[in-house]
Amino acid sequence: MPKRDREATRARLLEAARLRFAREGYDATSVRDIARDSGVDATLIFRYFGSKKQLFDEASATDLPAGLLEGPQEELVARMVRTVVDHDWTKYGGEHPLVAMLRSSAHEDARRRIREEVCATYVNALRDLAEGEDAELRAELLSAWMVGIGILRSVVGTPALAEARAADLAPHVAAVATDLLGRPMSGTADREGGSSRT
Amino acid sequence: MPKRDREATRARLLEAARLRFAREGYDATSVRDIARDSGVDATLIFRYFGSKKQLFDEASATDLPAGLLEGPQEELVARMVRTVVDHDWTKYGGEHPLVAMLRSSAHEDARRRIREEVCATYVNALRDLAEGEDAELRAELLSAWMVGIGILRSVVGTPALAEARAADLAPHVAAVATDLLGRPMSGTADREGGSSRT
DNA sequence: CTCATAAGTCATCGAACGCTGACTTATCGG
DNA sequence: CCGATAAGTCAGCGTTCGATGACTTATGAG
Repeated sequence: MPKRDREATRARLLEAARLRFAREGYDATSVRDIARDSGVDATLIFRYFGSKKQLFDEASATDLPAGLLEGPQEELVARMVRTVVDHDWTKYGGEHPLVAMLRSSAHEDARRRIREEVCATYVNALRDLAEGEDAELRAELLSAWMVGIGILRSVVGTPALAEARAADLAPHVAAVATDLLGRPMSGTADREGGSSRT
Repeated sequence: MPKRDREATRARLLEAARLRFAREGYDATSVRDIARDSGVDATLIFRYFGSKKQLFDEASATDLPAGLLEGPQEELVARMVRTVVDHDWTKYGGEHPLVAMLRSSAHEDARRRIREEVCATYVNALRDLAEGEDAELRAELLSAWMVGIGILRSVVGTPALAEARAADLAPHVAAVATDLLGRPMSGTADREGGSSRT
């Protein structure tokens, strides 16, 4: 393992950038911050990524957890909640990347990115499940709930949600999803048990 | 009306600051931007408010629309949706101030502000309505939905929600709220009619 | 071992940032 | 009309920002 490793250095910059951009947002993050965090000279950011903007684009490319769309359909919503609530997002400062990226939502590029991700991952999958006329709207309403839960949990830090595990939310989520989608939805997705509601 | 009017100048600065901070977030907004927008010398910001930070604090003091907590309890949720969806928030760039303030959520002060506002306005009012054990959690879940709807509408710009009026959401909201709170909730709050769902 | 090349460093640029203190000018009671 | 005072202007401070180009040093093929 050579001490001078282009790919390794690039990776360290990307990792530090992901964390900074998630925690502080695009504008409050300086390239010098990222360089300091990763122990890399700031100049290399421009050598490897071209500009701060391009580094942001590459760093905020989310790799959503696999398996979300796999498994029983009636457990889809439960899996989504687990993705938002229980998944380990330390790479993004402990928040769901979509939630973290809202901090940079002054920039149209970031907004477009969020929109594409929300539609591709949540709305589209839920629309396929929805019965009846305004399936799109109801899919978006359920997606809005997922996003809102993530925000109140990690950004706003509302007392009960901040401490809740996915298992605590499961029964409520199942009931609402069943009602909103017009077909029975399961609250529990096979997983090691979290704490249950009191 | 004197051409030199301290209070009027202060008010113009506040107005411009509110818009800029809402649209671009705290970090992307410079005091020179605000001064240019309001046609006021930038120096006066420090004379009148002390610092950019204090201007932000004062500018982001939300005056939530009166009448939210007044009226029939079973229409509370419907009124909240109208506040998020139909209310005229042009003063804050067209978004609910809580949603806009998420753009500055890298700063703990702003987060605390959002938390206080969300709890005081939404969670507390909803908790009083909730029946049963984990009333707090269910109140927060419903609050999360309100916030999520605002975000998907104006920040993310998801297709159906972006065009929706409160009346389109009313039936869905009523059903979910009834289910989540454990008591019947009305979807319609007496208002001039918007478009109805297809 | 040599040395071309790639990886990493350094000095610095011009612009923009928040903020300050000294200055100019309009306003209005006397 | 006059002068004290408040409102508004101006030049510029120290710092930080994103970004550039010339430089140094480690690496590995020959």
